[in-house]
Amino acid sequence: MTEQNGNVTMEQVAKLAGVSIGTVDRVIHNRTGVSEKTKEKVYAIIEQIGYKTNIYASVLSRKKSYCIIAVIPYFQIGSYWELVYNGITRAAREAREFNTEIKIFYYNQFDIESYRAACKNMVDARPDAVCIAPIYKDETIRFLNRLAPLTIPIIYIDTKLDGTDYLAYYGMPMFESGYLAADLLVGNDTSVKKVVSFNIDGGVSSPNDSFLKRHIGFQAYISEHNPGCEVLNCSISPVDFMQDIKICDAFFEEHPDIGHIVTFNSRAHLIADWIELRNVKNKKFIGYDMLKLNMDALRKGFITTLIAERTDNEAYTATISLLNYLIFNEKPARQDNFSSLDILTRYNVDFYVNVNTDKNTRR
Amino acid sequence: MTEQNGNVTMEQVAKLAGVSIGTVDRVIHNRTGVSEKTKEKVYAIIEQIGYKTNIYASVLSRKKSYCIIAVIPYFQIGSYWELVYNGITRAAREAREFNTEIKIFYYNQFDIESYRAACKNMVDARPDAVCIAPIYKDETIRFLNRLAPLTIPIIYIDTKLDGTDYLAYYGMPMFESGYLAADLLVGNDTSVKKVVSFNIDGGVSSPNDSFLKRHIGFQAYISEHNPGCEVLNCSISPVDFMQDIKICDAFFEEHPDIGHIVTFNSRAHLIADWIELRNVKNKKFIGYDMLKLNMDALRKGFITTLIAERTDNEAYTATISLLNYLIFNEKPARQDNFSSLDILTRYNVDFYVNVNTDKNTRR
DNA sequence: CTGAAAGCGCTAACAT
DNA sequence: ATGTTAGCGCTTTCAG
Repeated sequence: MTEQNGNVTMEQVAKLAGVSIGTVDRVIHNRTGVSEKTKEKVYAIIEQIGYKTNIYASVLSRKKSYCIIAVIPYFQIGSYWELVYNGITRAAREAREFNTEIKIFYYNQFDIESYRAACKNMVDARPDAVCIAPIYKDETIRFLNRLAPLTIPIIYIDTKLDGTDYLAYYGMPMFESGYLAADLLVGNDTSVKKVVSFNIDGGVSSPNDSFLKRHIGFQAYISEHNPGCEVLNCSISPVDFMQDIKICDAFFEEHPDIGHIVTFNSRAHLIADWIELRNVKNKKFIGYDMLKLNMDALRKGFITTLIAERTDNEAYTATISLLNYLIFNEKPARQDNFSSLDILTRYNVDFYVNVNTDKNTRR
Repeated sequence: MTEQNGNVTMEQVAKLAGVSIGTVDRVIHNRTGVSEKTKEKVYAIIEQIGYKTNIYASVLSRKKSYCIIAVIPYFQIGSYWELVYNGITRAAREAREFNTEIKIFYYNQFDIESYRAACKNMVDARPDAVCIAPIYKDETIRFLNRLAPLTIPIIYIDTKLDGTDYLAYYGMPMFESGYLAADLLVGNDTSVKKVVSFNIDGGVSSPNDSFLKRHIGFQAYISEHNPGCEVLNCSISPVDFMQDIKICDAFFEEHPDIGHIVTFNSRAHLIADWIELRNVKNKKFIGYDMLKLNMDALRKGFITTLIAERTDNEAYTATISLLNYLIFNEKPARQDNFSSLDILTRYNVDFYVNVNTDKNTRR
């Protein structure tokens, strides 16, 4: 334990530049009311002696506070969007000590009007930064244009809108996640002639083409490696359990030979329920996302493999990167941040349970 | 942007507890010279109003500095221990702004004398905390006993020593990583009659039983699921490339029927080199760890699957948790922290390249 | 346009 | 055993 040595401070900069620390502060933060001449002089000194602002002093003395708004679908407990919610909430707790509040505005992902309302509320609330799951593309662009003149940083999660101006994107590589699923499910086993994909039918067609991209990735692999294999589709309901059982019964009565199942959405556990109920054996079944119900089904062997990002953490990181931008003026290392594609089986699933909540941060 | 509201401060705690802030500071930091009675009172108030120390004020005013020593094997570029080194170094950079220095002491993992020397130097340097890869069990216990009276926090990485006193352990679940490998490599395919495991022979038998645990896990799976399958062993050198080629040639000349390979150490790429050189097809090959050479071999198809932890990040987290303990008196959430067992194939490997270096932290 | 000064909440040395 | 106080380096208000 030795004594601290002196870092370069604003005071030293001020002294060398022959101005007060108030002026140094003004030039550092691009505030108005400094002559070009002194501005240049101060910059020169800063460069010369390598001054870096001390974030601890900065945060401590800062009075300004920020408001970040997240716009996401509302969700049922145990669903994919709850994981996103958890991540944002975790970030919100940390943001508080930076005097920044994170508000979440929810919408119904199957109702464009609801999305519009959430966006309108968001714009009206005059946020300093926005984190949004932009499921409706055109609507999003319209609202973000209203924000554009304010140069507010935008982060996309889950889905990204190419061609728009955004600070960063965090999400899973959907095409590749489908491609990977095909490799794990059928590979180049040409004895597999048919595969079934169970899709959620929300009553209306989902505005989100994420699952479609996954489907396309899956099909791409099949076409390249196993062109003799056919991918059938079957729709189930996210809410009507009894109905789903009947649908599965009917489907497999008609196709008793199909031994390979995939779900491109996060509700693999719905099919797992049928597998458990009917005591079905010898079907290979791959699904997505670390929902608790999915992980349970994986442990019990009703799901063979899960492909998953660390959703909670992705949402957390996305939100925190907004905070870093506001407070430290620091941009994410990359604009597009693709999650890893973790492969979970019954033999490694237990080592993923804390993966999201464990902090990997100072403090 | 609204005005800041009041967080709970030490001053409020002091007022409510009827003491001065100096006393509150004393109890928070377990300093001497506070009566049990006031200590309890202060704790009660802290609990009640939910006081959390403001790290910015804390860091800003702190004058003390710390020294953390890490003791690890030295390494060749591109090897497993380089990943560990990277993680520690990354933590060291962050530690600097907390006035704590992280020194790394190296040893030759195949030379117990070298380990002794590193440990002696470590003890002599009087560190405030230690992060160690305790490859030699008895030696480690001897040295740590010398440290014990000082109640210095110890963190184990890679290997842990049960029955000793340690703040935390970070590492891969070795048995399970072997068990998983067996499932991925042979599963219950009873047509697989033989598997070969290539082991590194360092000239002396490794003091480290990590790989042995992996081997045992692998064998356990085979015994349970595929008892007709035999696991052969073959030794290669970590340094003599030409020799390794000959060994592989000879082995597969003798066992042309073996189509399943595993390496329990991190040098899968050595065998991958042979596979590439001899243009070998149709062998399933599983290895460990995200070494660049392994990932390259995976991309090219010479390795089928890699099982890996995020080594860099594990080392980083281990070191940072020591920092958190010293600076914030905060213990890790769990004592034993097992890494996830990430399964990498050529189809998801690209989404793991930034997994280690990406920061998931504020700032 | 620029300077002076009062904090931000905590630490640590110095008093009592 | 406890209280008091001078900073830590920066932000922000208030004066010029």
